[in-house]
Amino acid sequence: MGATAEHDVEQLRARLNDYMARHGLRSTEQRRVVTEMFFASDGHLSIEDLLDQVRVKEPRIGYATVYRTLKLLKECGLAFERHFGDGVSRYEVAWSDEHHDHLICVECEKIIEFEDDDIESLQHQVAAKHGFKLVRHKLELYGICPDCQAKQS
Amino acid sequence: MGATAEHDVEQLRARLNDYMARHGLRSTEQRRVVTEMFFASDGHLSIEDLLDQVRVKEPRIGYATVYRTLKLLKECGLAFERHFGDGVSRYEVAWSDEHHDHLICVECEKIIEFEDDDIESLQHQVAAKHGFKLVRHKLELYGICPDCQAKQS
DNA sequence: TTAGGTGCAAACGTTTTGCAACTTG
DNA sequence: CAAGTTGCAAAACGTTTGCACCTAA
Repeated sequence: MGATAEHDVEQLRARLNDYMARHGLRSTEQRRVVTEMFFASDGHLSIEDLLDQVRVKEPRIGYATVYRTLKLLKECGLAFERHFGDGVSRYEVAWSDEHHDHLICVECEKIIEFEDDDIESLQHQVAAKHGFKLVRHKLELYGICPDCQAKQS
Repeated sequence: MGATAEHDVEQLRARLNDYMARHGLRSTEQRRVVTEMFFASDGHLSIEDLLDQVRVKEPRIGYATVYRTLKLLKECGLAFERHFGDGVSRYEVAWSDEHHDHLICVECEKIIEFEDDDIESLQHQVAAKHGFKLVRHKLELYGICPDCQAKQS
């Protein structure tokens, strides 16, 4: 699931620039490095993961900047924040054509992404039944992956 | 959705006592107050919510005790820990006959519980397709509730 | 009597913030 | 030049832990 090949990074840049222009925010070297690294990532990065990557290219970047940049990306809808059991926030790119969910192995922490249109449409039905206008959803399935099942028996 | 009426609190007490007996743990006044308050609650309580309630009856209880008691309840499967956007852990009673999910209003933070067997069975299908043995799941739908939609227009 | 529990306060790890120096437009 | 941004270190936040005292069994 390499993130770059199929997806339109250019569109993300455009959306970001648009948001920054409308809010009088500036395009700095640091922001560019952080966002580009993030857009090119495979998802589920913690702040530390991203900081490590970013510092290879630009060692002087502080972690407050990474926090602040990801907060910005969250605000303009280009990043999702996720919390899987441990105390760390993880981030992934909000590709506009993607609504995937997660299947997580409780033994080895492996994360698989999936998409299921039938589940999505049922979610909309449930929301509608309660009069809600659905904005987003979060679905996580926790289980034991084939590898770990094999190890157990 | 009052929690007490339909549910079997006695069964929870039994399960807890059994677990404590098997592990050589003791039934203290504090533990009893905290667990009873928790079992009688409506769910989605933070530690602070629960501490506030508990201190009405027993003002000398420290919050470490509440943390420790909820950790115990988690361990014996009587409480679920949940994380909705804010940084706080929330807990709810793990009634043995209940598998509900959450519909959350992004405006007013209202939380509605629902159950949908069709979604559940699709979840099992998805897990099976990837060879996973499903252990549990988490589904949260975020949207705008009828009240807040009315206020907006 | 003794293993386990409690309350306090200090420690912890993650995230946020105040501030002086620095960039961007 | 004004307003936004940065890096640092300190603060804040929710949570966990060490310890001396207490209590259930």
